[in-house]
Amino acid sequence: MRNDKDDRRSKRTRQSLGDALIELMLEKHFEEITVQDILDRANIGRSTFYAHYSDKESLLISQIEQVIRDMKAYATEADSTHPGLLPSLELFRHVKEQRRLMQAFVWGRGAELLTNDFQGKMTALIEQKLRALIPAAYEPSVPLPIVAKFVASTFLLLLRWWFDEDMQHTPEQVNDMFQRLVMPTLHGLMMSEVGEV
Amino acid sequence: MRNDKDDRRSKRTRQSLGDALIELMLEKHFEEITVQDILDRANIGRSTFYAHYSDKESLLISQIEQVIRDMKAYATEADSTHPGLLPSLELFRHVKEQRRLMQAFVWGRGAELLTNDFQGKMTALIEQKLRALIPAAYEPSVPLPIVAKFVASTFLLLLRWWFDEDMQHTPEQVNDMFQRLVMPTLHGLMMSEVGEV
DNA sequence: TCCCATATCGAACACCATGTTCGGTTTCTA
DNA sequence: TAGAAACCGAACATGGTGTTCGATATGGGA
Repeated sequence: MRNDKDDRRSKRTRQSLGDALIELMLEKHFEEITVQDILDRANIGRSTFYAHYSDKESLLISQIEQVIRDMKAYATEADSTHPGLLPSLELFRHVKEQRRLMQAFVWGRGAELLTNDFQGKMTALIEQKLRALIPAAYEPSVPLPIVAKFVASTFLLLLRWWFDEDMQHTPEQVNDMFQRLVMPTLHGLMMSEVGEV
Repeated sequence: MRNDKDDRRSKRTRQSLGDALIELMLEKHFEEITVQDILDRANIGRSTFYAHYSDKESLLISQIEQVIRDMKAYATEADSTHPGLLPSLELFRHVKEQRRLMQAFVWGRGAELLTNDFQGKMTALIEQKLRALIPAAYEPSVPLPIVAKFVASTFLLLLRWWFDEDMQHTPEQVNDMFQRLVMPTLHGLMMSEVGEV
């Protein structure tokens, strides 16, 4: 708990634990993963684990935050070359690259805890983008937070389906579906051009 | 486990356990509800619980199935007077009536287990309706199962938000948002009239 | 109404995961 | 190279789980 140091040992430990958790989440549900499982997989001592994280959930959250940080960075980077609501195609590509990781979290036996946490963070990100984009005088026939939830849940829904199908489809195809599902509604709501999402 | 009898005692026991679980789910997360909590609330003996259900999850599932049965019955009944994809307004009204129950499941500390199970059953119901409704020659630019997931997840998203807001809005208002979110996309996909959803 | 099958009770039990403690060992870094 | 800090791992207390079993209560058929 006090190991916030840059000490190589600490970093190595946290890395091992995170990797182990992700491996395990591709094998079984989060709830049925035991701290001991993680320790065995990571070759880390019991007390060391509790020196870094208060429990399983804590470790999971730290991993989610990592993934979100990555996506956010990726999204804002892609943004500069390709402004819009959400550089969705780039995101779908990113997901394909980070397959294992994303799979563990969004799809895997990945815990429903994260369906909330992850989806929540995703929603916040989208709402923020929406706000920056809406016409000054937007008459909210549907409140903005709902629209954000709507977009985020559709995005994640497609992601899960994509994984279900073993990612046989290309990012372009998935992105195309995303656009088809989300754009008519957005156009309808905004009653103005919002460009490509 | 063998008490599938119509014996009054069995029914009373199951009823009590179900009620207790729902009460508790309005107070805390499913994961942190203990079998003992349920027993105390329901005034049922420990061994009796295990005579009916193999575990907490099993009890939860049986309750979900009950709710789904109700919604299905309600939906198909409303259907006869008001055909369409989904008698969504009627459903939102039904939800408002069954407030406590629905709240426990869809919103409550209601467990994420059910976000999967419940949403899955809901999706199946919608997909079935969609199939009966689509034009014979429907060119699926987006596969039907995805469309069903899309509709179901939007429906549940609105339900959760409604509960978050203490149900201050009317079923009509919520239904209006639902229509605004879902209809443009459906029309776009079907490229034909599907009537009111 | 009576009788018996069966449901319920509840205490006791074995089991297992959790999170803590602590003395000893290893590893980093200054 | 020395000392601070991280790691190890065995041992422990705690608390929830699911089972067992003999005793008691209750419902339904005759």
